[in-house]
Amino acid sequence: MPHVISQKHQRAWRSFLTSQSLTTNMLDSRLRKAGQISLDIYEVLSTLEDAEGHRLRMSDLAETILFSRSGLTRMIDRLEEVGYVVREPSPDDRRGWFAVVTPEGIKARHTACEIVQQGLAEVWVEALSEEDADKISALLEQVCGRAKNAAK
Amino acid sequence: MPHVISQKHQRAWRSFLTSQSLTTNMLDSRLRKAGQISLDIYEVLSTLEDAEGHRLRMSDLAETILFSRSGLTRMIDRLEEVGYVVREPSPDDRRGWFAVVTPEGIKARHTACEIVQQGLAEVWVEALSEEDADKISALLEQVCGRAKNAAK
DNA sequence: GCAAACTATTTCCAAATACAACTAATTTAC
DNA sequence: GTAAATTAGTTGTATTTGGAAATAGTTTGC
Repeated sequence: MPHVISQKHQRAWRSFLTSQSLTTNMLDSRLRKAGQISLDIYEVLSTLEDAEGHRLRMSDLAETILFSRSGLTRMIDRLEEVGYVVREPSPDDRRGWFAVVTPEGIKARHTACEIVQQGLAEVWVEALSEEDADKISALLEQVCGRAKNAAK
Repeated sequence: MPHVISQKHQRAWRSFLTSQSLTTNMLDSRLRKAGQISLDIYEVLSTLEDAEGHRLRMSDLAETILFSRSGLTRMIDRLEEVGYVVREPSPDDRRGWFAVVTPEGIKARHTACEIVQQGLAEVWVEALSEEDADKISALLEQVCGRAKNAAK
């Protein structure tokens, strides 16, 4: 058995996977119990809300939230049905569409935000100092860069 | 908009989600391209391999890898079909079953291990020193504890 | 010792997923 | 200027999923 990576790195990877699942499951189940949007939808709406003009091209949105394109198509279908998002054609490129958050979408995200932030505060903020958070961000952004390259 | 958690913590959470997805997608797609087991299966087989007697009760396994029970039932069905796992009844409790890795399962995991460790080495080991890894493990294990409690 | 409450696992069902094939528009090359 | 290659997005299909109901076995209370 080749030990390319150290025990310490193995352990870090494991705690990373586990803490991620536990945290997102917790957030998701609280949202569900409160009858609110799922965490996935929360991500979509937040991303759109942060974007210039509250809109993003389908492919850019998919890339940002790391969704498959077909997955995003159908996610946006569902969000359009409930009125949280609308599609608008791109003026530049007639193949392209923007997904745009509506005011209802913003409101729904905003309501859910309380639960999400509360949950993160309990689990994350208590465990990590500001400096820890800062350091981890820097490290993990490195990891992101490497992972993107490694993906070819 | 309530700012329960700081910008730094927000950023840490975001980089955390992103680095996780990018890394697991990378590992999974390399495994797929090499015609090997998926990362999920890798987790199952590793967990069983590490366990006493290469076996674990269905519910314990589900809890360890954070799978739903129905999901695990079907995962083990599939693994049994390809001969990587067998089910054995619990001698103590006639409701209970053990999932047991077979030698073929161990071999398949072992082969995949090269790709997984190689991928992690590129992305993870390069970005994190041993001390970083150590520190992160400690912090994230705290997060795990808190998330378990917070889940109720 | 037996009914009620509980636990382990599976099955049912309705969603959600990913990949590949498809349609339509744009860019490139000559 | 047009055929070939590329890109944006959607649809088709087969697989996977998670929750709730169902099944079978165990423990508790009296």
